[in-house]
Amino acid sequence: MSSAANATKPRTSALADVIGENKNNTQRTEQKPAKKAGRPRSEKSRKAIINAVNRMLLHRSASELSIEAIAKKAGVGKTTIYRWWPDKVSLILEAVNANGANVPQPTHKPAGERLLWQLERFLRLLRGRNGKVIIEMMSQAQSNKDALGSFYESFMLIHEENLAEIIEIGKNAGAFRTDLDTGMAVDMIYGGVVYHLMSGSDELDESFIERYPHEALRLVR
Amino acid sequence: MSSAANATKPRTSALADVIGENKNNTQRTEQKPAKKAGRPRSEKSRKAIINAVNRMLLHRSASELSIEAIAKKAGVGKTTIYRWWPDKVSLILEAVNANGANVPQPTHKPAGERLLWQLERFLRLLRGRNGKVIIEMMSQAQSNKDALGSFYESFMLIHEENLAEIIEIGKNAGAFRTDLDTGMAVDMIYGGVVYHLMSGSDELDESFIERYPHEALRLVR
Amino acid sequence: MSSAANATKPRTSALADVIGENKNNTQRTEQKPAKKAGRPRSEKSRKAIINAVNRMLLHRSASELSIEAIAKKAGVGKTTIYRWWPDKVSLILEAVNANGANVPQPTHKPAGERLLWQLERFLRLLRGRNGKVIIEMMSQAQSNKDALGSFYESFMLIHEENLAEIIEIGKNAGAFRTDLDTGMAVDMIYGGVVYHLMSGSDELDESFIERYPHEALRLVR
Amino acid sequence: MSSAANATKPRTSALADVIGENKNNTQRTEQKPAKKAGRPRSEKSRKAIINAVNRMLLHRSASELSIEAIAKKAGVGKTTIYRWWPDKVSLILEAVNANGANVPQPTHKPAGERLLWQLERFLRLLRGRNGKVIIEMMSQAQSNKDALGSFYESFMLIHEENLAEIIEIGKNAGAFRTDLDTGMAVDMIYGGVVYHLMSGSDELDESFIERYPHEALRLVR
DNA sequence: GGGTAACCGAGACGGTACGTCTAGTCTTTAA
DNA sequence: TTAAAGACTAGACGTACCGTCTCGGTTACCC
Repeated sequence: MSSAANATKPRTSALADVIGENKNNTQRTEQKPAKKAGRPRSEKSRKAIINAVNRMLLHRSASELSIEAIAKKAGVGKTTIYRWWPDKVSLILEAVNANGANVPQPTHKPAGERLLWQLERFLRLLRGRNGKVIIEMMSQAQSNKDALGSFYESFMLIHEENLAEIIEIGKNAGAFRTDLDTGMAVDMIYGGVVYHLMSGSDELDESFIERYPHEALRLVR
Repeated sequence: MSSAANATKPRTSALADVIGENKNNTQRTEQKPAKKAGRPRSEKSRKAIINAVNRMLLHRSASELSIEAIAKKAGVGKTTIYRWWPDKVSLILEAVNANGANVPQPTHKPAGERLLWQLERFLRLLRGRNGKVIIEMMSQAQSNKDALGSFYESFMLIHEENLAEIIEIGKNAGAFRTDLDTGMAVDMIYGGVVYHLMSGSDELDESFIERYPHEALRLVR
Repeated sequence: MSSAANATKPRTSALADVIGENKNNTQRTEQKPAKKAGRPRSEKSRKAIINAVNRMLLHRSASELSIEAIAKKAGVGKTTIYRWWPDKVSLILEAVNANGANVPQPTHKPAGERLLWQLERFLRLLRGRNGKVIIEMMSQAQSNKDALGSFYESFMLIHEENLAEIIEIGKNAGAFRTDLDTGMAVDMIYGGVVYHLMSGSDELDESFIERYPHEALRLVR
Repeated sequence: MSSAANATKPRTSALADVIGENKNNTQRTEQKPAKKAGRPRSEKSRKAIINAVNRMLLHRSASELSIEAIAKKAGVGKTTIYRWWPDKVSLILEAVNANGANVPQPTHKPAGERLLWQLERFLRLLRGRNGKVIIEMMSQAQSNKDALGSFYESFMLIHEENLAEIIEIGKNAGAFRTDLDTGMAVDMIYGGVVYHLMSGSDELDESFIERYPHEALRLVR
């Protein structure tokens, strides 16, 4: 699925549809096939690359992976990687989120509960090694405008939008403080997690994951 | 002052005393001189290096600086840099903070005001190009345990300690919520700023700087 | 002895009197003391340096020794070495020959026997690890006019002179071929040994040492 | 020709076929092409490197060339040099011998004449700047087992074999002394030239070149 | 079913920067 | 003074990757 999508628009963000929140990715299959001439993208290579990245991440940190080493490990030419991913950040994010499922939001619940649910989902994404890997990706992206945009759009944007929407609803419903600056609240809530991971802890510990959403909820009330 | 301190203890964190919050650095002058044998550290070279970094940061981002280029620009051997700074992070942090003044805290004020004061000071540090530079340093440090520790100790630690102390005082005085988790509050407050800078904005805009402290204050009340 | 001589004329070839053929080095002790002002040369350091070189030569080849490493091993400043030896070649030659004795020539014997005696002495000097070390010195000296001169004068010159004299005597006495080119003969005879050592063998084997002088003798007859 | 050979067997002694005595290099063209995968070696780069070395040798001595400088002069990446030559010795030898022609031996002549011819050819190789350059290569190779082997095999071996063969033939034919030790004779004859060059003279002078072969011939008779 | 277009692997290419090493000089204090 | 210590400029070393390129070959479509 992801591969077909990529094949039709190579070199653009291949991540949006991987993260899972992309709501309209079903439309794509309805599009005119527009089968391009030439040899189609090798699904085998794609999997080999993703697998290589995931296997390598077990032993080394994300910043220690080199495109060269990934290519060798995957038994693949470097060009094949460069053809399909614009940078290491995109590749690793796709690998890490390869099996991230898309869970629909409980839109019918009150804002408070939705906020808790949203944060729990976010924290679950950053559980275990994933947290450090994604923080490293966000960090690496800091020195590269393109990569930063690609990281933000494919990973953070949807979370930010969801959270902002929930906060607005809460404010309108009188459940949250009305003098709250939504943007700053989003920064603080996600920033708290990001900063915690950047400050040295290799993983989010369970007590943090459990208590953080409630602490965030108190912030907005 | 900073140079003298460095000369007596090379290769240890040369940054702690640069940031300015180091309260006991006056003791050092009372220590026995203990002039070491051999040629003393060249103050001229040290300044040339710091200046070169600062001049170069005007044109390129921190991650685009190479030790090699700094050495050439400063007219200095690479070894001289490696002798005194363990990594690029430490060097650039020292350069960026070279003229950071040490301002004593207003310990007599109520907790709320102190929190505002503390955050304003923090935000002032991250004003202009400094913000992006320091975020880049924090990011680069993510892929290097040593650099991360060095960054944290020399830059964030003192801020975290100060803020935590203020929050505790506020909680004890009944000015802040007593059910507040101090650690998480610190993460959120500083994390909000860090995340804001990492999300794309090249600089902190004035309205953010002005409003953020009050938003943070509301978080703890 | 060598140290006293060196102290009076630092930076000149400190080797001539070490090799042993220097016949008039006894006169030096009769010279007026002429105590120079300032701190006298440290005999302790000199010995430490020589010992360090000899100890290090047991583990690594001559070309792997660096002035820096020698200074560190000897617990001595680099300048102390540079002050007393013009280059690594001189230093190592002195270390290797530190206990080389000066044996008087048997001037009364016929030319053939003197030639054998002279060559046996030369080969004995190059026995064991010494051979490779001296060849390495000769090799290193190739890329440095000064070092080459210093090596030649302190090591080869006296051997060449002795051999040339013997050949001339032999020619005059009718014992050797009169159409022999003395210079070329010297080149061939010493060159044969040098080339043999340069061609790969780590040491001169005993059979070579035993047979070479006779082979050389046949060359000149 | 040399380049084609190199392309099919990279990283092995690239010198053997350059010196010119390699008798069976014609077979290579009969081999199945067996085109290797990947981008083929750039003949342009190879030539640029060889030319750069030769141009630089006009101004400085072989030991003053650095791989770095050669790469820069040739407009080539350092890795390209390291990819094809194991060390500086091999590279410079190939450069120096790049236009060394392969002259067939006059096998039908008597041993004495063949010895003269062989030596004249050898001396002609060492004429002019080549002599010093090759001596420097031989010297540099002394501190490196690999380089020594590579130098010996690519440069000296064939000469030694030819000379030894000639001497054996001469001994069997009764033209040379039968009590002659062939190995030692070879050492002396080539060693005489090598030692002469190592003893200081920058070039072989014409009179040496003219007279040396006859002197060597007398040695074996 | 023959073109042809896009893919694939392999691997060489010009580069940049790394962190280490050594050379030889310079600048201190101690003896 | 000189010794000893050790910082200094300078620059080569060999390695690792970068992102690009150039091969010979492989699919699948489309005509």
